[in-house]
Amino acid sequence: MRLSRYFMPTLKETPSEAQIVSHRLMLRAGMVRQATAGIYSWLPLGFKVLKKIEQIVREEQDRAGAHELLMPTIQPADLWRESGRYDDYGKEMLRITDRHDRDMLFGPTNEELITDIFRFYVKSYKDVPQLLYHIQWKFRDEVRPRFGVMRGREFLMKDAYSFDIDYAASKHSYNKMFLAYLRTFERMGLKAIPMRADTGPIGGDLSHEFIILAETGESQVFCDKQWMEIDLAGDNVDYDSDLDPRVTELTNIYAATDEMHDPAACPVGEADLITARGIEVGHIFNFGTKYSAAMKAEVQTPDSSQVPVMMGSYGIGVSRLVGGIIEASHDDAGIVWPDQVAPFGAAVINLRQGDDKTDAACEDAYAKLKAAGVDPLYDDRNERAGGKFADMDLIGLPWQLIIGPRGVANGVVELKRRATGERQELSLDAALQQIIG
RNA sequence: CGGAGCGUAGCGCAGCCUGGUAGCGCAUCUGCUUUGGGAGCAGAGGGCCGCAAGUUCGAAUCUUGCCGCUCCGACCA
Repeated sequence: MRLSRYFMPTLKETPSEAQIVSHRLMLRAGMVRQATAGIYSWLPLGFKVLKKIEQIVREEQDRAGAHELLMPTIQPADLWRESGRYDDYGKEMLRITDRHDRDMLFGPTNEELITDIFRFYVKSYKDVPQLLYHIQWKFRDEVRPRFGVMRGREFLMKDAYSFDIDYAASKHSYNKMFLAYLRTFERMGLKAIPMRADTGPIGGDLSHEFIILAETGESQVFCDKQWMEIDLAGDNVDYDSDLDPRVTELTNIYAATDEMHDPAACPVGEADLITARGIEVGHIFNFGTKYSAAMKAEVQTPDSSQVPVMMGSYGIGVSRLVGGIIEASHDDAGIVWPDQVAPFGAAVINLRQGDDKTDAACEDAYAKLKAAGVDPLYDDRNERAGGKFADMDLIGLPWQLIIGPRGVANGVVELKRRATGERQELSLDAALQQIIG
């Protein structure tokens, strides 16, 4: 992409409404624009990151054997009356009336809809397990939306739902999601720690929150310092194998949210206990028959009896992750995107737009990066070097290929790694080699 | 939902106390000079001073109501 033709309205100054660093940087980098409290438009740069995160989530869900579908944002109230949540959900649910005076709502989550889909089609134990997910906008009319996309009212969430014949099978589905989540967050360059969590209004007895540690996190969390050293990268899961040993191994390392942490009963000594702030980026629940019983989602067993299916639900805050990743990865100059979610793979910075030789060298580099599939952003604006450096540091692409007349005369370019600030002067080919890896 | 604060140009702000026809920096546009870490000079455009009512000869400024946004706390992907 040529920056001169792109829509990337960066700001030099921070709008006053933004308090936390991710919100400030997202506004300054021109990633989002607030429409009203807790509701955002995603501008091209932000949208690209959102889509990258979404894609990683999708790939890992698919790998775990979940099937993607898409449910609507607007739902009929009747389904929620069946489950009993129409009244329970309270003011957080945005209620709408259509022209025929029918009660509708903007979905805050999708247990009811998915259960309705499941029960309509699935009647036999032979047709479970099922693991279905979608990535769709949700609306929760938060009392106090804040922190930009970290706590918006409208947000993009991946929510998966499992349907199993008995507890053992549903635990296996739970384990799949547990390990899939670790892989998912690891791929985004995040350390997300699964913590024992309260099941809250969704119900059930087995639940973990996946939390990334950040100073601006909303909740207090506690974990064994082992979590800091543990490497989850190597987890190449065979989802059809028995997952319990690995999950047990991990859940035995202490980690709990504030509500679940009892200092008196904590097995970890004070010296080994990390107390920190955390951001919840995922939450998984095994809640048994709460919805299937209420909504009669039953299957027939081999002995011809009818049993409600055991269910679980599994959420990842996709839009929240955009902010979460920035919270976890930034410096004074701006965002430092992990390679996997960066909106562009590399920047080409032309230090002297209009200088024939420099322009030619930049075009050459740009074409080669494009051909290599790097998806480069070429800063071909007629701006001064300082402004270009500042903007590129702000938007935090992993690599900056800096090309100016001085280097061109010597046959070298400068390659800067955003994360470390390390710079090298080398030939274009050598630089391309490093970027392409 | 309890407590607090703020609405003046795209962004950051001053002016308000003590009423007199709206200002600064950045950004934008034009021209010239510049060009390796947010340039200089000269000129220009851009405002129902959140909305409404009131007080007053006169309201950004005082009063009241409303709306919006933000922050702290209790609750949530």
